[in-house]
Amino acid sequence: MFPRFGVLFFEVSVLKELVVPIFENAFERARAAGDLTSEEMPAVVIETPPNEAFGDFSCNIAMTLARAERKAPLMIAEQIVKHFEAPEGLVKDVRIEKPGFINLYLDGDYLCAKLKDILSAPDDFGRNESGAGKSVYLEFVSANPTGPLHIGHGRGAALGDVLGRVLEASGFRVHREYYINDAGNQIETLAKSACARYLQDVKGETVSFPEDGYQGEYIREIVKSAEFRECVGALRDEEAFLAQAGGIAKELILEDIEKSLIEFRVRFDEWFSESSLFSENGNKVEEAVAALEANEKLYEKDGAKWLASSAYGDEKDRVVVRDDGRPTYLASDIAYHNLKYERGFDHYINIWGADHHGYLPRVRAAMEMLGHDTEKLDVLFVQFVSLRRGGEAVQMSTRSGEFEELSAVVDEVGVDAARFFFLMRSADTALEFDLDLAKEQSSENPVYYVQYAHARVCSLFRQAGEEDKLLDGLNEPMPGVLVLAEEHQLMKNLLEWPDVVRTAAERFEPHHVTFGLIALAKQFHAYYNRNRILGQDEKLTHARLCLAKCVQVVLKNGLDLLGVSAPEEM
RNA sequence: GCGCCCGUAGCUCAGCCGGAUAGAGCAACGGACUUCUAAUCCGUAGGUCGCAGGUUCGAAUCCUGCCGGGCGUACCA
Repeated sequence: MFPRFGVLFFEVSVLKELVVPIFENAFERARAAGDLTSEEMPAVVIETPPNEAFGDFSCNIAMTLARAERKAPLMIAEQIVKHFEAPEGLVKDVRIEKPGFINLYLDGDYLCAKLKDILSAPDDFGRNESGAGKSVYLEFVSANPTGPLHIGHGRGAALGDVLGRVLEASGFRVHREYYINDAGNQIETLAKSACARYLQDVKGETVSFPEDGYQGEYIREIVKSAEFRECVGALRDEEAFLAQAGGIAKELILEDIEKSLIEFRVRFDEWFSESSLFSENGNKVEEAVAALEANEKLYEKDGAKWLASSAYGDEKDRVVVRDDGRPTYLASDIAYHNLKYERGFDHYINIWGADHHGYLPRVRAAMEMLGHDTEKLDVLFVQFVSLRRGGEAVQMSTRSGEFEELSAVVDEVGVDAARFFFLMRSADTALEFDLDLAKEQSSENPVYYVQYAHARVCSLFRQAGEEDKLLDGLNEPMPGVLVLAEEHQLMKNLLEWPDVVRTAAERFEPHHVTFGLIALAKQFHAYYNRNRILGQDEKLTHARLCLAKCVQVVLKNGLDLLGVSAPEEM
């Protein structure tokens, strides 16, 4: 039906990308033939129709052209379709539908042959080149080293970690970093808190606890630890004591944080210390302040140095150096981001809790003042997490909340469920984390649902392996056998997997991977229940095993991206 | 007051860089295991997409204004 097309079609990993040039070329030809008069071609948008009856892909180009062409969309559609040429064997049918959609029906045998993309290099399937050659500096978690990670940090950790994996799968080079706020007030507060607990619990003295101190139980444990007592024991001088106590408490807490993260399968390339900004290779904070001063972006008022950020989109100006000469946290952050920019990455992504959103404009303002491209700086704000148990909200108090600790939740529901649940919502939505559901080993639990689909395929192959020849040549799907509508959909969705990964990377939205996996698992479970794979005639069983293999590959790769295990039996 | 996020089925949420009849899971109800794992599947029911305007051939999606919820609004981080 369609003659071989003259222009080379490259092997593209993303199915949709095969389709775009068909429309682009048809548009050009229609224009060359005088059927269309528009100067500029609108961006070709390919979507998946809401209904199978409308085909595999649809394009709205005829409707977007209607105004410029001053013609009815249906007529434009016809003129485009008239000049349609597609790669050999790809398209089975083209139909024009009501308002002006052009719908493509792909050839099942083409899809079947394309499964080779999956089978020939299974580990790489899903990878795409949308970020090839670009680099991302990804900073996440960065919880203050003043206490253990809580569940909100866990969400940020999962989000950042999976975003990193998704970006890497899309060709980006990713640098993962944890910024340690180990300078400033909070360490002093930590020191005072530890000091008070030490005197209370270890020395048995009656002292008052600092008003804004960290009340958590973990401080008591730190203070009792051998490391702490060794480090601090002999000191009499209060100042020296506080300095030592703060330092060792921070170290112990950081060790705990790192341990929790490793247990949670999250790793960093670099742990960047805020205090190193002041001491390594000169004082970077002073340098950044000086640079801003040189640009005349600072002024003095009430003895403090203020950043004139209100002229750069911030609500008001901000203090950078206090009246007593100590820099604020913002000063550190300016220096820190300035250093990031000096490393020359293409994108800088920070993941912050939603409660920090008001902080972004001032950082952005400072970067602009220093001449950096603020377009390259993206901050993802992750909304809060609340816990639910027995159908009721778990009350979380910062004072004595044991439940909200990440490690406690991970211990209770497991790493797989915790990670999966954190990624079942878009970052913008407050997450209600149902502990009972996460623990449940049933179909109601989406983690098990997806993992079970994988285990099912594995079981199928164990069964098939008992017959010698059955597993031979599974990298060569046979055409002409996978003719069911559900097989067509399954093949198409499998082949679209790289597009899911790409979307997640482009939008910085890892949850698309989670939803994609659930959808695929659902599709496979339904297919499996309706159709037998083993024991059919030789060709059919072979083809269906190929298909099952592809399902296995995509589920495995997707779960890998989420950092969730893909069990072979359950 | 101002700023950011959210408001979609009873509940939890997708869809939101405009498209076709608004989806899924759970809960409710009814079915499917001598057959590749029933941790599964099939079916039924369930909706003024917070409200009101505007832009458009076309709006859950974009704009404006309201209402409701969360968060923020430090010389804390």
